[in-house]
Amino acid sequence: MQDARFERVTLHRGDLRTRFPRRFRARLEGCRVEELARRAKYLLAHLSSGETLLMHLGMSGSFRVEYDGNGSGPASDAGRHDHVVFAMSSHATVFFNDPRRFGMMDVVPAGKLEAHPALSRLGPEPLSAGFDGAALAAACRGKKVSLKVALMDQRVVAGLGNIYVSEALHVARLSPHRKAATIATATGAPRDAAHRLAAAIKQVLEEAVERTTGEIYRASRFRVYDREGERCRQRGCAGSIRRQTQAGRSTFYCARCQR
DNA sequence: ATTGAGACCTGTCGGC
DNA sequence: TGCCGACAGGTCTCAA
Repeated sequence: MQDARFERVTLHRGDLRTRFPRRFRARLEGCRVEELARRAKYLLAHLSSGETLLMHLGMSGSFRVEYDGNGSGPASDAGRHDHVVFAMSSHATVFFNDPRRFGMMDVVPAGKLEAHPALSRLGPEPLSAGFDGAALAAACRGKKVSLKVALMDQRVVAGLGNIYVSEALHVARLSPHRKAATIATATGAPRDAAHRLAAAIKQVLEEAVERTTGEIYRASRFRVYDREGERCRQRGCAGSIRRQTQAGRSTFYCARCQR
């Protein structure tokens, strides 16, 4: 998609989680994609017009790219749940498929990106240098919610979802039920737990990126996620993985090694 | 302001 | 096989 132009944009329905912005097609067609980027769970395509195409996959969204050798049309017809089709000047056709329609797309004018409601309140990027135990402790200071719920809050740290919150808490050996505020001291200084947790978040995300970009794809082997009843994999721990609901979402953890 | 509950959608899976 | 409820990796809104 990068460096190619949008030649033809086709919408197969008018809404995902939100409605498409007005003049969606017109604002994309003819524009070149200058750069692809990401912020939290949002994908950004910076356009030659100065606007930015903002996209979110929701829970069930995906892109599929098909190539067409002679440029005479889309590689195939849009299938079920292919809500948006981008025909690119590179002869690639990009299909946005989203059965559940929890995804979203918007086009944001130049200079308005940081102020966009989806982005304006996001916390730090977990893989950035600015995110560390001190930053995490500061964000959790005074929070009465559990650590699990705090890490799901995109204002605390941006881009963690239900799976990697459970994974990170397991690596850090911290209970998901523990109050978020307990990883900071009364003065706000980080405790050891805050450093461990920040490092664990970076570790599980880096591993996840490696798994998905690398050639070696093993059937998803999470430490705790979706492993209810199975053995804990922490070295020397004889516990088994439990599942509990927190704020309406499943949390997986080992009650033995996570405190 | 913070927090928990419910809503938004459709698909899949396990149990009967 | 068919039906039904539970559940799914996210975010928003609303009420307490």
